[in-house]
Amino acid sequence: MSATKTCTDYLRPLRDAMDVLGGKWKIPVIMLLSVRERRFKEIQRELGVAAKVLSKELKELESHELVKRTVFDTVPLAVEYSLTDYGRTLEKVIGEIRDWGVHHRERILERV
Amino acid sequence: MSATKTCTDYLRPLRDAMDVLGGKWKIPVIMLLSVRERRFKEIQRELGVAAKVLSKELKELESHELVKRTVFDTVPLAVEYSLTDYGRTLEKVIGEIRDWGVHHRERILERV
DNA sequence: GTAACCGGTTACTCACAGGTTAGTTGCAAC
DNA sequence: GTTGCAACTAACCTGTGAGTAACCGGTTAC
Repeated sequence: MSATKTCTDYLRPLRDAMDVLGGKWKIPVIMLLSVRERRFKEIQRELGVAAKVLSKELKELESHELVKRTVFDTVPLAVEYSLTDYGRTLEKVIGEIRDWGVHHRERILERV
Repeated sequence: MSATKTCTDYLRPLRDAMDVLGGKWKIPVIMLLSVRERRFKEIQRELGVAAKVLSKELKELESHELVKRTVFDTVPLAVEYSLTDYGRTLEKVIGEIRDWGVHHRERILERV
């Protein structure tokens, strides 16, 4: 942290990232979609999240161009959510978080 | 994601990590402390966080052994917060988040 | 003697994230 | 003809994370 850069400057990218990833379900959703694309109900069932909340989270992810929403004109209509290429750039970040989580869990369990 | 592992199993480490890092100020605090150790008021001023909230966050970080609280028997007494070695294992994760934030900010600005 | 700094704590307030329940449209199965 | 699913939306409710303000004991500076 140089003298010319304030702490605020330094923390801003962190805030930016947290804004995009904020909310209880965004990271889990991205993780699910990084494995393969999914339909609305599928995500809902897997995560146990309320439809309203999931809908909101998906919209936010879409607005940041991390997730793509595709409507299939089938009967009954299907909607599929998938990660965009830009969304895929988050896989590394989320992978790191998850790796740390694995490490952390091991650490806690071995201290019993 | 194998057939024998449920999605819940897969997401658990992510949840573990998010539990530890949850709260508006934990990541910023760790980031500050990763540069160098700081005193209470110092952190408070730099982040603009309420004393009550900072106090709580620091206690939680301490309980997870990420941060060490050292009291100096000086006059007036000083309290210094620093990252533990375990806390340092988070630097990589937070670095990744920040890098992504930098990248994201650039992406947004170039689209104007 | 009084104002200010450090490292907090306590009490009060409040916005809002997230949850619950019900409803909608459009089709298909029983 | 009504029950059910997909993919939501609308209305309402609630817990709590976080902020504000006041205060504490100890200390030093003015």
